Amino acid sequence: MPEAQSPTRKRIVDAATRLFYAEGIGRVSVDAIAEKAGLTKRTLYYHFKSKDDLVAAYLDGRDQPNLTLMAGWFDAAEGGADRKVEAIFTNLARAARHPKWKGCGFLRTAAELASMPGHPAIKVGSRHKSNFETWLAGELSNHGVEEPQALAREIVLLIDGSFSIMLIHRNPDYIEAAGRGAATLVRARTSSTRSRT
Amino acid sequence: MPEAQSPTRKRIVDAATRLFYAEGIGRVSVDAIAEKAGLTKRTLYYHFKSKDDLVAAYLDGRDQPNLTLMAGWFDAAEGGADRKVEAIFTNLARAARHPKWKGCGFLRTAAELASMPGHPAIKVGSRHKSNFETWLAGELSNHGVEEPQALAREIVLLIDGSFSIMLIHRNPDYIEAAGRGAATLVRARTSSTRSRT
DNA sequence: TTTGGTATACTGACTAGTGAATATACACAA
DNA sequence: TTGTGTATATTCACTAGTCAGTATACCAAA
Repeated sequence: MPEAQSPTRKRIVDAATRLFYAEGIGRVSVDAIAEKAGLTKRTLYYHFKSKDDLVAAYLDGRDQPNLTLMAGWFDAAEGGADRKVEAIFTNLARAARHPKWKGCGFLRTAAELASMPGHPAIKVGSRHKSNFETWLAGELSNHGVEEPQALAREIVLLIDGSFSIMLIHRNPDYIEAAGRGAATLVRARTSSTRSRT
Repeated sequence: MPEAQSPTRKRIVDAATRLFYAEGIGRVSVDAIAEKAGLTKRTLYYHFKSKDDLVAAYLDGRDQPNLTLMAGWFDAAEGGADRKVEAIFTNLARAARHPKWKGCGFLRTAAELASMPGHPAIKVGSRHKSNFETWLAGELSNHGVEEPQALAREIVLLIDGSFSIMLIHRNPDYIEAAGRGAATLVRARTSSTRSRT
């Protein structure tokens, strides 16, 4: 029985994260991950019962870092809820200009595994996206926005739309456009007495 | 030199379309496509110079049918631009409830090939998405909406966000939510004298 | 007799996963 | 302190099958 917090296990997940994100699930072999982690395939299979398990572990490891990043962008932005929401998109557009950027690992994995809806990695992705939506709804609620849940969902749809369309057009202008749309939606649900700060 | 309109070629593309959409690019072998088309792999390679070429042909064949479907939904809907836009989402949600539905083939292919940004299939996808955005902007313009291009882009982002998030949550409520968001954005750009029909 | 199209059969590389042996570390008894 | 047992962790070599793409040959029609 391998330990859950083993440093070897961490090394494997780190290697898998880099390769899966860069190339996609199907294009990365277990051999390649083992080599990148500096150990043999047999050792990898001692710590994970299958490649599918490793894919789920990869996404599980991205849950908290991703949420923290987004929350950081939101918190750091000046202005009202509309500005803070738009800041998420501005920062996303900046990140997307980096040559190693390949979209959202959760969405790309779900797209690649679309024919296996019950796959453990997709469940991890679903939980992550729900966590983000819930966090955002809470922040919007704190800012006194009307219908924070419905609004959070619409913003999530614009974010994930940005991720997807970027992989098609490779043009960050789409992310900026999504940010303006999101800000419009926030203002549409902000009491008309204070639409800007 | 194979003919561009050969019936054999069409049979191959039809088989590829079914398999690629159902399983994804990487999970479908050229052998499987040849078998489904009822011919040998050598014949397939007479008509297409590589698997990548066949992937591009698959998406190219989906361009017009997809546009026609969306335009049909838009045209058939009663009411103003907000209602017509929302109808696209309502119909999309209905389609997404079908068990064989697996999202948008263009986006799924782009996600799977994210590490090969110049892939011919991604260029085909980019052209298709641009075609749709341009068509939608034209319709919105015809309906007297302000800033039809910016609005069309925001709606496209909500549509593609719907496609993506559906593959994660498998819950069509998200598509309906996107439709309500899109309608809100249309109304925000409709002269305040007539916000509904 | 040439040309377009099809078939059989093959190549070399790669795939996920496994069998069997071994190294390491620590607990406990003599 | 020394020896022995046991669980954890790791390696090498392998299986059985799949992959995209091709060499060669055939056949029918122009």
